[in-house]
Amino acid sequence: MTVTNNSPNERGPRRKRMPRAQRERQMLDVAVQVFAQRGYVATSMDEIAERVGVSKPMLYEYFNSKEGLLLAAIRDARNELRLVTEQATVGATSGKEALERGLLAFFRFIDGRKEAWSLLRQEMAFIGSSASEEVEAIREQQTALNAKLLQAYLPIGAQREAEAAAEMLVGACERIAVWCERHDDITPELATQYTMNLIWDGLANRQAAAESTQKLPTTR
Amino acid sequence: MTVTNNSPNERGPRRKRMPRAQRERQMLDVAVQVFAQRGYVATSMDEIAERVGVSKPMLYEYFNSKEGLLLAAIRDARNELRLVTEQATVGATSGKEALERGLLAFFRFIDGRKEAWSLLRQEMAFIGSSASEEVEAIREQQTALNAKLLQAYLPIGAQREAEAAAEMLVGACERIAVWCERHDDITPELATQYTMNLIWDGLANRQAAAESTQKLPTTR
DNA sequence: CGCCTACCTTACTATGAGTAGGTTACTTCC
DNA sequence: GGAAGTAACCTACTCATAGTAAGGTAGGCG
Repeated sequence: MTVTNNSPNERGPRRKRMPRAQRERQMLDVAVQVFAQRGYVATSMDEIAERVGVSKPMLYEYFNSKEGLLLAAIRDARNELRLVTEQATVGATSGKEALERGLLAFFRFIDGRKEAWSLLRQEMAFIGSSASEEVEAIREQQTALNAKLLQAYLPIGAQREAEAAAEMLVGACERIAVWCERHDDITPELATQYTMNLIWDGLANRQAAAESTQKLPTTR
Repeated sequence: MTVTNNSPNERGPRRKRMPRAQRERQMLDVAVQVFAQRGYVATSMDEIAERVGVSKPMLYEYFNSKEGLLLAAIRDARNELRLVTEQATVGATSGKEALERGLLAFFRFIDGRKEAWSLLRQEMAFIGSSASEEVEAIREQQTALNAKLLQAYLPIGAQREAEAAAEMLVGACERIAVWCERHDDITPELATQYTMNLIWDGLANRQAAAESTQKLPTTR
């Protein structure tokens, strides 16, 4: 199936050599696929090596361990996600709009890049390992961004609370994203709306505002 | 250290036999400890067996697989958590109070039963496995409960949104709980307050409540 | 050309999940 | 008491896979 990279049907094990960076990219791409599909535990390094068209020690040469490979893949995917959401917020004319756009970008990413998302969910595999701090550090880039945005809406000096709110926001999004997978009638737009309803308006005000609001169904 | 269960210092490998239910309990207790401490991946069935004071095939006899054991342990811990939070809400005189009490109970659980909490976080180990649906089913018991509570605060017939809100609530709590671990100055009470501030009041109103410094109010 | 370096391999070890098949203690019923 | 049955338990394996040691090969550069 996967025509790795060799001279296609020619006999002989004539692997093409390639520069480190390129190989690394290749390995990461395959790793994302396999980890996402099978899950961390059920994934074998042998399989990844084979699909890349290279031998196992190469993987270890480049990533040190199975965890290292997963970590690199996660870092990669998270960077991409962060970039996408960050980009989405530029040009917003209000904090609310920035939040809304960020959320929409997030849910669209989830919806469109199922593979990357599935990979990101595997970060819990690191619990109890030395790399778990590293994972949290990667996450923090995202939450720090959000905290800055949210800070404007909290009492001055409520640094801590802004951080907490950012964490909650991220947690809420991740959880609802999982939930969306089981309800395919929920579009990114709808997910965004639900999230805004809760996070922005708050439960106390939802009931009051209940009668009048009913916007953007935007089905596909 | 762990004086497993045998005749304490007596010589000989004279293991005491015990009824299935009792052994099972024992195994689960040890499993919780070890999984929580080492993480799923780094935990070996051999170690658990040894700490229980029993041979490996017994574990498989009772739980079928490593995943099965983790699943049973998680189910156990989640039941306990659900019980605790559920109990906390009885006697509340308003939905708001119920929510508040539930949150506090949750954060106290997290704070007091670190082991169980660490275990619960491992559920992502199931991604890509056949048991992942089972895990979601267990979670659903919790969210269904919350959805019912939240429904009162949403437009009539907004079933879906109530579910979504419940998921978000749970996600937010779980994430902030992780965050709390890295900030030990955050008490359960404070965590509860932060959560209520965001979920109940909503960002829009937090801003109003605090003399905002930043730009545009964006109200309707 | 011949050597050097970076890419790559074959062929191992070690560990840990899961199992086959037998053994021992406790209960039951005569 | 003792035979018979059963539930708890064990030893001793197989097999997959994470990780490693030690060496081979392409291609650039003096």
